[in-house]
Amino acid sequence: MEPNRRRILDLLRVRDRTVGEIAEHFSLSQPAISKHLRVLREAGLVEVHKHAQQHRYHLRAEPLAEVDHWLEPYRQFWSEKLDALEQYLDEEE
Amino acid sequence: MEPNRRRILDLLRVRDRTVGEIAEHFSLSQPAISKHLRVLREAGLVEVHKHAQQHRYHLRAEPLAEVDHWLEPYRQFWSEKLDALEQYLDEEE
DNA sequence: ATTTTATTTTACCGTTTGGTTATATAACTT
DNA sequence: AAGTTATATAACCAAACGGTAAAATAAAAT
Repeated sequence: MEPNRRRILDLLRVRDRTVGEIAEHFSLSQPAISKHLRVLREAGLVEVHKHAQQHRYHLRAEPLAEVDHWLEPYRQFWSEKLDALEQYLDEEE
Repeated sequence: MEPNRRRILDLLRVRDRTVGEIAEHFSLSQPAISKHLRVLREAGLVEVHKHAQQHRYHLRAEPLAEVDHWLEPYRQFWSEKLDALEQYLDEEE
């Protein structure tokens, strides 16, 4: 995923935020942030609640579960390496 | 990640494969596969071992651990939902 | 030596991406 | 009503992307 978008999600993980609050954390223009938020919205990763002019964005992490599931069978690959290391260290002593 | 690339990794998870073997599973041209393999190679996700003309590709899943770690703090978001569902179901009986 | 097989690289092309500035929209403030 | 504030959309652009077909490379087979 695009790194700026990942950072936006990281911010929303802490708490809901308005567009302006998000934009403060970047050196991008506000419209650039709005564009990223649109992409995230269309991916179902955030939702908006409008209070007057302020649009407050909220994290909806569920779609990430898909990535998590894809990753699932790969996890053994790096845990195998760790196991091998552990075993090696055990044999060392 | 690009879906074809994800599929290539899925194939390599099962066993090492040559370029031709991989290409069989796609309706893309063989050079297209080579290009994807190059991207994966540069990302450290695969490595090649050359036996004569055959280039055999091998999965190196470690860089995926980075994604896995990024995902880590998000997991609670969907497990929270599951917990809420469980609780609801418990109260039902 | 020539041809065949396996793969990569190059040159090209249309589409998508991530950014910008300028403009539009909408609600609050004065 | 006029101005300000918050956000979104439009128009534009260069770079990256994902594909192709054609050419280059390299080893094996004949």
